[in-house]
Amino acid sequence: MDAATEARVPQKLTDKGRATRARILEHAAELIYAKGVHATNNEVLRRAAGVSGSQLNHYFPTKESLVLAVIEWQAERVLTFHRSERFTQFDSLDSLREWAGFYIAYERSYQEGCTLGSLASEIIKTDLDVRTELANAFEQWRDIFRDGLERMQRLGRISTEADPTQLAYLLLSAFQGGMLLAQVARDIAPLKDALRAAIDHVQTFAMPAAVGVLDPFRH
Amino acid sequence: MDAATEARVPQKLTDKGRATRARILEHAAELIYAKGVHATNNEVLRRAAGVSGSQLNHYFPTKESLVLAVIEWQAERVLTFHRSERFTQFDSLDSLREWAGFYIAYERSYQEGCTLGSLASEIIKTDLDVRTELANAFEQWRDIFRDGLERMQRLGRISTEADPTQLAYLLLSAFQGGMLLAQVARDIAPLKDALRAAIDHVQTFAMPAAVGVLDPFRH
DNA sequence: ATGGTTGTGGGCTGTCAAGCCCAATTTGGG
DNA sequence: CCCAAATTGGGCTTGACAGCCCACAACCAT
Repeated sequence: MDAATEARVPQKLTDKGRATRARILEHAAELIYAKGVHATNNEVLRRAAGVSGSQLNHYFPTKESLVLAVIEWQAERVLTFHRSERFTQFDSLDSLREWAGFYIAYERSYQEGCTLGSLASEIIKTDLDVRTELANAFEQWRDIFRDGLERMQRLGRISTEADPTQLAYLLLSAFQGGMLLAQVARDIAPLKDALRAAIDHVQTFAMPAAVGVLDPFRH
Repeated sequence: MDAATEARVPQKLTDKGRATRARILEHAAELIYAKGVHATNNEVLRRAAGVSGSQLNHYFPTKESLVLAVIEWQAERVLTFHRSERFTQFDSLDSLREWAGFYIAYERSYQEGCTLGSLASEIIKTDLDVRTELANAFEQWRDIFRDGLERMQRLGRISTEADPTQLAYLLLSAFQGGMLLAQVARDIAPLKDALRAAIDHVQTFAMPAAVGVLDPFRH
């Protein structure tokens, strides 16, 4: 898989070629996020990226290779974002609330949904062979939360009785499901409530010492 | 919208016609659930339902009208299922666990996802005008949970401090998100953990009197 | 400078699905 | 029994998109 999409990039392309490929990829990601995979056809992408038809065939021989590259690009983006300093590796309840606050304030949450989840849902039933790549990305995403929760346990911020895997899946599921409901309703409320409740649940495992600090945020 | 899909059914069709239309609809719903909207084309549906091409045009003039009818059909199904005796209007924590148990045991959860959520995700970004119908269905679904939670409050089973709307969105989001993650991973674990944690959160609002009865099920 | 390699441009074709039409058959009321 | 409306069958056309090809231009190493 990587051989068809990644391995070629660093070796055979010059700076200009790589820039062109990156431009196509970014426009493809944006178009797919805004309009969906199906609506992102050859001509639309060509006009958006300012390239000609054969370039798409050159850098992305098939649509499947393009979609796969977009998945990798979006996965890279969302994982990098979650690993950024801003969330301090999710080592506190505050960082979780900061995270939720970002997506609740983000306009496109209830317009286009999750950059990875929407894409996954749209194509998971098609014959495009991208499931493994998506599964990998979601596993890493879960691990970010799980690692954070385990760190909270080691720091004595939440009880060791909490199940980090289970809570990580709750956070990620509430996020994905809330995004879908918000998108369908064109209203951020479902996402806001789901994330709020999910993080409140993590907070029920907060240790007595930490509760004193964090309690003002409860309701 | 109803005028194009529903209003015609009870008036102008005979028994045989209605049976044919129902057969097309059921096969369309099954095919769309299993293979997706895009893969469910004219010919495949014609062969599956054992009807000829012009019948599709007769009962469902456009693909949009077919998809809309399938959405209504699936919404009806899932809402009826949730309103069935089995879950006693979700008036207890046990009924929530019974509900989660059903989908965790259901083979197709991690193969095809949610009958309504998968469909919604697949087509929400296309030009098909089905968003309102979907939003309506999800609102009713949320209301089933919310009404149940409010009933639990009136029965003194959970605290009046709980926010039924928020908890309803948590349950529905955890379900939808968990379904997506399970489908992508081809593993029921994400759904199981997300639902488990979501219901555990509802349980944190259980009233002292009720806790004595329900505590054996905690962990 | 020059030839070969790499990148670029636009046009072309095969495929596939949606929507439509006309002819044949069946049904149901009078 | 007959007529009109409803239902059925299969084929056909149009439109859209993915993948491909050939001619041209730019770059770079020798």
